[in-house]
Amino acid sequence: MEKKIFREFLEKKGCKFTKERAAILSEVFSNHGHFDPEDLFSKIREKEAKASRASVYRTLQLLLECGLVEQVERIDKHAHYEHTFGHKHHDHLICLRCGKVIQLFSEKLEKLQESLCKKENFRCVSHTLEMKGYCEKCGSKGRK
Amino acid sequence: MEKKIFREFLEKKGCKFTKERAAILSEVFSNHGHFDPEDLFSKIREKEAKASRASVYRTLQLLLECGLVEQVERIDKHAHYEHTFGHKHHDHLICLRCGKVIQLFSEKLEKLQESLCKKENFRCVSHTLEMKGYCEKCGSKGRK
DNA sequence: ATTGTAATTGAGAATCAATCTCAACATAAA
DNA sequence: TTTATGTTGAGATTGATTCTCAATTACAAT
Repeated sequence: MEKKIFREFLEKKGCKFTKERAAILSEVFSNHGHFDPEDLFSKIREKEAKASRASVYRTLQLLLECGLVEQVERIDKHAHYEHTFGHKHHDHLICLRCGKVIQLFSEKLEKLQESLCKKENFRCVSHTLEMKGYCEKCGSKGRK
Repeated sequence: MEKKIFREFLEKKGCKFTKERAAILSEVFSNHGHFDPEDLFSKIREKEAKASRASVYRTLQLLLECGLVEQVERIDKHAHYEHTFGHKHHDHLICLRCGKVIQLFSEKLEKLQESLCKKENFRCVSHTLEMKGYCEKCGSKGRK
């Protein structure tokens, strides 16, 4: 399914659906957590189907472009991603102590955001809400 | 005022309020836009009061820790900051075409976020809402 | 003032994610 | 098959950020 979407996107763009891109796509959709490019690269390296680091970065860019993947805010400083096809948009609560990420969705929140954009005549194409703090388990233990 | 806060924070931490830190602090509060470490460094370099790049980065870290400065989401990939003392919290609309940043505050939104955190027993210490899209001027012109 | 000591500084080196280069390779249409 | 165009990977490059460490400074105690 995501394969079809990606293939069509590439076609429309005059690009090719190569085996490297296929391998990267399938790895991206092979599980549901967040990942970073280096993760992705090394997981791909372990399999028969290989791709270079450069291709991983390039393909990630394409996946962002066609909306199959979104960039997620970072606890540390490098980029994190998650695939989004088949998932509803959601926001994140990020625990500063244990790194746990809680996903969250609120229809009310989405609506409110929309209306705020409208007020500014801003055409929103994506948004990120990230709340950092302490999760239930870590909450009582205070700060880092 | 922010000077007092910073000084007390440093003291509590067993650190010193040096002239370099003072220079950096005052530069950070000398105007109200976003900035990045390199900006800050070069502006400081132009003045009599100097500080090294290393000190800029180190001091920025301290300013984050004590809450005088917040990290803002990035359009490109490097870190941006803004000082926050004396400002209400606000969110950002970021134009993907011209880079314009519109600040935004909604009491309703804040309240809603709070209640979502409470539902998850999450103690939120900071949050960032960033909506990316096209501003009024750029909106009609479509995508990059 | 002087001294002791622990924090701080700056210049440049080091790190590290991300991007770029470019020659060799694939793919599809003519 | 030829041609044109897109793609690949290894390694080099970039560029922001962090680290190193000897020299310096601030501050409290003499």
